[in-house]
Amino acid sequence: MSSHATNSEALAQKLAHSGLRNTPQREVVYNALLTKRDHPTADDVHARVRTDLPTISLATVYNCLETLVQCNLVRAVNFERGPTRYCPNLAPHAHFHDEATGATFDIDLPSDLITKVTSILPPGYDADAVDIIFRGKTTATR
Amino acid sequence: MSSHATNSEALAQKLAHSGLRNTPQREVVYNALLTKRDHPTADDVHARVRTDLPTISLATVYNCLETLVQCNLVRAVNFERGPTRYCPNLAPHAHFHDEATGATFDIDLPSDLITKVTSILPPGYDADAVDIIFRGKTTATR
DNA sequence: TTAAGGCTTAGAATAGTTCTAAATCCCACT
DNA sequence: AGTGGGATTTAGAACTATTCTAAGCCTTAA
Repeated sequence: MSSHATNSEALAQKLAHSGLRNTPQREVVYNALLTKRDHPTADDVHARVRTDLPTISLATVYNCLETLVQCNLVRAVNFERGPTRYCPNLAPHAHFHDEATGATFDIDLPSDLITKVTSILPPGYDADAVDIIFRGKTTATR
Repeated sequence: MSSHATNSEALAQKLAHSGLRNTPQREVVYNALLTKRDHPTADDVHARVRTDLPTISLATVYNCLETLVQCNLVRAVNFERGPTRYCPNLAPHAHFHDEATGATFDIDLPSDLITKVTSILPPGYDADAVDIIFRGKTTATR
């Protein structure tokens, strides 16, 4: 069994759980994210999936991405102005945004750090999620 | 000496430092942010400054906000999709975004927490800035 | 096998932001 | 005081990202 198949299963299952159907469009969009984990925009994804499914429309790509976000299979991320980017990494992680190249890297977040960060919230503030975004440069040694 | 005057001074000084001129437009835009510290969009700011300067254009508001960001007098913040918001709070702080109301609150960040968060970066990652955004609900007791 | 509803599609519409070109302002130098 | 030049502002056009609309298609369940 390839990991491709496994991913399809996971997708089908999560979709079913929300009462949604699995479709070829949703599959290729999800696979496009898993295959190249570089935080693409909806437009990037559209360009990539066209080779598999030449007639897929940009609106459908937006719909599929939104669906995947709703099913918690994908995270939407917004760095500064500009298009929303999508990330299939479900592990808790921060993002590092290289200002020179525009590249984005995932940085694993230890769970105790998340706890510590969340603990600064005064009473009455109840956070569902925390996004941490670093901006800066990466040096050659990375 | 009013705090208004003090702010103008600070503005004039920072602008001069970057070789830029102080203008009525830049002053009213900056004051609009200081007066009501609620993370307005460019459009919000435009609406507010029109009472002081009825002929100011939206393009100028965008220009002024960008200038203020360049001079480090204001921070630009992006929550999810949607317009950029502006924040005159220069102290290190996180943002809490109330998903029910859309309201945004500043949360002070102790400097040791910033250190701790930044320390998770692997070697080769050099961060200039960290943005921390909480999403969730605020309860009545706040 | 058919009806109902979910999904996809192309294209129009909208929202936010940036661009362009012309007008205006302000400072430095005469 | 007068002038040239660069910085700034302006209105509107242009552009980009996203959502909406309406039509058709596909699938599932009766």
